[in-house]
Amino acid sequence: MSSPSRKILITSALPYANGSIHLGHMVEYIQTDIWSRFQKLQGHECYYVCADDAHGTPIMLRARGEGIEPEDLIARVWKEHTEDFAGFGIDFDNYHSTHSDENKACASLIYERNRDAGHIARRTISQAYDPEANMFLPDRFIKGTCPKCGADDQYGDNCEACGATYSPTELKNPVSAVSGATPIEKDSEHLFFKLADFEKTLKDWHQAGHVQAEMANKLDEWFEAGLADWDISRDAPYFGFEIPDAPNKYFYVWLDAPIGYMASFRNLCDKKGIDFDSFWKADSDAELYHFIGKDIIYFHALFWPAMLQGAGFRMPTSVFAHGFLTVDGAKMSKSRGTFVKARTYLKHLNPEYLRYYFAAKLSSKIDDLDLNLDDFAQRVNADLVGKVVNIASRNAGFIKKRFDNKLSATCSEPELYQSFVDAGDQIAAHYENRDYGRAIREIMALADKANQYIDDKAPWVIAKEDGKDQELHDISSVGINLFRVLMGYLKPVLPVMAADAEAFLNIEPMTWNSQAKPLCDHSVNKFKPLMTRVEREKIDAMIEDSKEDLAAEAKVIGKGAAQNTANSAIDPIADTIEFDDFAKVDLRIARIIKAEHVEGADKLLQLTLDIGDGTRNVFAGIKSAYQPEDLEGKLTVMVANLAARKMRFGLSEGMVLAAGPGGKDLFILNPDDGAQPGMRVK
RNA sequence: GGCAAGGUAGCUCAGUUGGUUAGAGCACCGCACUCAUAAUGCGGGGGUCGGCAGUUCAAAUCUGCCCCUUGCUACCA
Repeated sequence: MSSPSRKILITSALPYANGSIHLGHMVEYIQTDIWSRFQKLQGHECYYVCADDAHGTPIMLRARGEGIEPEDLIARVWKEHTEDFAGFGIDFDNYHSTHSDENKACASLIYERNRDAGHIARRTISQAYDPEANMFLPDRFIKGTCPKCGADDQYGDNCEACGATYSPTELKNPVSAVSGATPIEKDSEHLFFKLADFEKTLKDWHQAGHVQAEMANKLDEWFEAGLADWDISRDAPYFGFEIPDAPNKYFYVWLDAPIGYMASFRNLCDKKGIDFDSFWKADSDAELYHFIGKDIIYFHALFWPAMLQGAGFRMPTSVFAHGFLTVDGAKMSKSRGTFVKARTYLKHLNPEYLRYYFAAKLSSKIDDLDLNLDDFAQRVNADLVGKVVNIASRNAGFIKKRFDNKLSATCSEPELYQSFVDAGDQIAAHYENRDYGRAIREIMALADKANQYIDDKAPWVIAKEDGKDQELHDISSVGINLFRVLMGYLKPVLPVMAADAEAFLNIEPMTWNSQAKPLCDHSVNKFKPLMTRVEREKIDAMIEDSKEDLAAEAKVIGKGAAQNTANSAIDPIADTIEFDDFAKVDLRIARIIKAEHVEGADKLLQLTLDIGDGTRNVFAGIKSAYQPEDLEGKLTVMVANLAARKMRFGLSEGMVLAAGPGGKDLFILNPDDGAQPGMRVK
């Protein structure tokens, strides 16, 4: 596909510098990165920039809580974020911070131009104020009793128990989460961005097809409700930029966040000598795309284009929103271990697995995307290892053993090869439209075709026949060449595997069009496995690890927020299950015939359990509450059909049931008199 | 409550403007093959296309009502 070179600037939403990157974030960065890499392979002048979103009250307070300066906090998080992104192969041209000179300059400029054009208003509003901490309080930092249902410990804007919404002033017994003081009402002058000034501009912009259809529906709703002024100032103390003509007032974090796109690009331009204005001036012929999550459409499809227009800059070419990530069909859950941090994933699994899986399921729609862990392993293994890599693997042997790693001098299947090349236009169109799932489906259909071709030719039969060397050579060479075309198509998704394939094929880095002609009379290198299979055990370990993350984190947070945990002693009842679900769990009465300490283990006791048909070895984390000698002879209940788990100290063949928060407060189950080992609990 | 997106084989998903026995991949079963990371090929079983009614010669596809899931939202950006 040859189209004239385009100038393209791409962004992903700026992650907040208050927390770690998790797999939910990665949907967006992987989606954007694939698009960016694809555009670059097409030969376009393309830049992909991003930054940490580093301002706001939560960051100020977190730094204060840790006893460090906010600058130190955001520097630390910046390092962590960039390492995580690099781990997933997210190839930013620049990763900056909103707390930067460039952003301060851009934010001030955009503000001043809008102000001079009459789009900024000032008026005094009344807000909750913490008289001890001497600061105004965002709704989220006020806690109290829900006025509707009486639930304690609810945020200032809505109740998580009954779903009611209200203003912080309605909250009963309101308390500042910062100091614990009772908030008071206090007046202050705020600055507002007059969004309604841009109603026509925005409507025209939306109608010109700059947003997805689903997004347009949502925006119509907002237009109907009317565009309200946007409060863009916050009073000191606040971690952000002071507003040029308003001492002690700061830009609200959401004002300078999208401007961070511009600032990051400015920073890149200064480093690389790119012409900033040609991308941002009002009549720019460059393309500007923002990839975002559906939760921040309001900012990107209303405020941001309006601010740009008001300041005399160009508006975005498109805003692309995607849905949220679910894991095994449910919202990511910290307790279930499905709230997986990027870092945790990288400790256990190859990032290209996830890149591929997301690509296989992404479309241009705003639908949520489900990471089904079983499907994940099966899909990646079947498609990448079983189909694609297999093509190279099953041909490389012949090429090496029989032909000294040299490909045939001519291509014996020019039509087949050409059909693979011709499919590229359609695949490219799918990438361009962000229909990665369709692109992947077409590529895998080609992989099937390649495997069918090889099966049809049965080179392993020909290899045993005399005088058929040329035929064998031709078949294997075609196989390798088809593999090369496929890897070219997969390169935006699998950059590392593509690079390994390039090394094997002994070729220059592929572009989208560089596979137009087959490799003939060309030496390749020794074939090494390009990808190993996803192992379910590693997925399980990652999930386990994520649970541990949470436990460690809870401890840290617990110090500062002890008061908040007091009334959550009773865990909420879990989701309803069917009887069949319960019946899967085979609970048995077990007699503890032996209990002993485990050398080197802090929390474990090793139990030998008699369950009628024999004994089981189980490690139980109850050392803190029981002495081994107190347990021997006791009856208890165990999960008898739990998959055995290999632990550092041996194999654990089930688990015993216990209740309690931990430490000394752990209580194993004890059946009533008469129960015998081996009886099923039902 | 409002809005949006969904509800198609065990799982993940395709199904264009309504049109022959509803498809793919994975999983499962059988066969073949053994070059290949137990990979590959061929064949097979499996679906009242959320439910009910309607329009039509014909509906997964259009209309209405209902049920369920997810997300956003509820004067907040």
